Amino acid sequence: MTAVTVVQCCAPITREPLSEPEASELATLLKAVADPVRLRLLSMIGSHAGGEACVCDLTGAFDLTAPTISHHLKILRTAGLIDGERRGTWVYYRIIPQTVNKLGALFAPLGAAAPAAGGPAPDTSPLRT
Amino acid sequence: MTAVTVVQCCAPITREPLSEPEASELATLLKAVADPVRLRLLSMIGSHAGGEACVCDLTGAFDLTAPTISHHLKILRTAGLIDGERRGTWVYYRIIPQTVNKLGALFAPLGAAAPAAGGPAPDTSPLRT
DNA sequence: CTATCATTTAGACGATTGTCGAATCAGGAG
DNA sequence: CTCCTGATTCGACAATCGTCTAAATGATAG
Repeated sequence: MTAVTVVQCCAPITREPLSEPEASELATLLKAVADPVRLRLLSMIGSHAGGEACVCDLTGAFDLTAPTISHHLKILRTAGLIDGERRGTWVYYRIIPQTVNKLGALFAPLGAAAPAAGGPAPDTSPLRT
Repeated sequence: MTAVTVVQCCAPITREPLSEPEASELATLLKAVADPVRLRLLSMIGSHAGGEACVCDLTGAFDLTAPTISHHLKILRTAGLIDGERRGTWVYYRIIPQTVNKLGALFAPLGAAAPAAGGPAPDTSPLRT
């Protein structure tokens, strides 16, 4: 699972018209992040110390039941935005930056140097602890 | 003179946890683009010669009725992603780059310095159809 | 006035979504 | 082994969404 296909999928959206398949694929990815809970989950995981967060830390921040949180995490996982790993009793999630960068490239201004996705990337993980 | 004030709404999503209001506002914006039709509309408008596209050009690219296209355009307009202007018989839409840049900044890699919104754009479009 | 382009409104329909409760799975602790 | 806790899966529910048809409205050209 979590097939990280680093495709050159996304020129900026203002560069050329998207084909139907491209648009459908990107819409699926965007639907995954177009939710307040999932957006917060993503940012909580991505900004957590060590680059990963335990589910037990996430659930407390919401007024939602555990199954609901699991549901949102699964959607993020299926979209290829996060990846989970079980260590002992707890499950830890971490961001898959390639997928997030796809979105960044899609909405990047035309003049941007697009530092990610197959280009002459100067640095992929600026913060690694 | 492109004296543009950069809308500094969003630190990258991996920088710090989003607050609930921030997440809700961004989710609303993301929902507007999380649809294949609207994604294609946005890219068709943004990549069209002159920076704007007539509705009459857009409708032909879809197997949808005119009210449905109008509906999607309205959602994009309400989200602040596009702006429409009537000239004679036809209505022309153009992208509002500040809003698109918000999304670009949200998913930008941490090391990337967001370039000025619409800054290096030399266009001042020659208004062609 | 008539014709055309685009939007709006209203209602309707199936599909998708977000949430919950209950059941289930996966590992420690005793 | 049996319990307990963390996390997921399953089944159901109301709410929202995308699309259509049909009709009405506004704006403009001829």
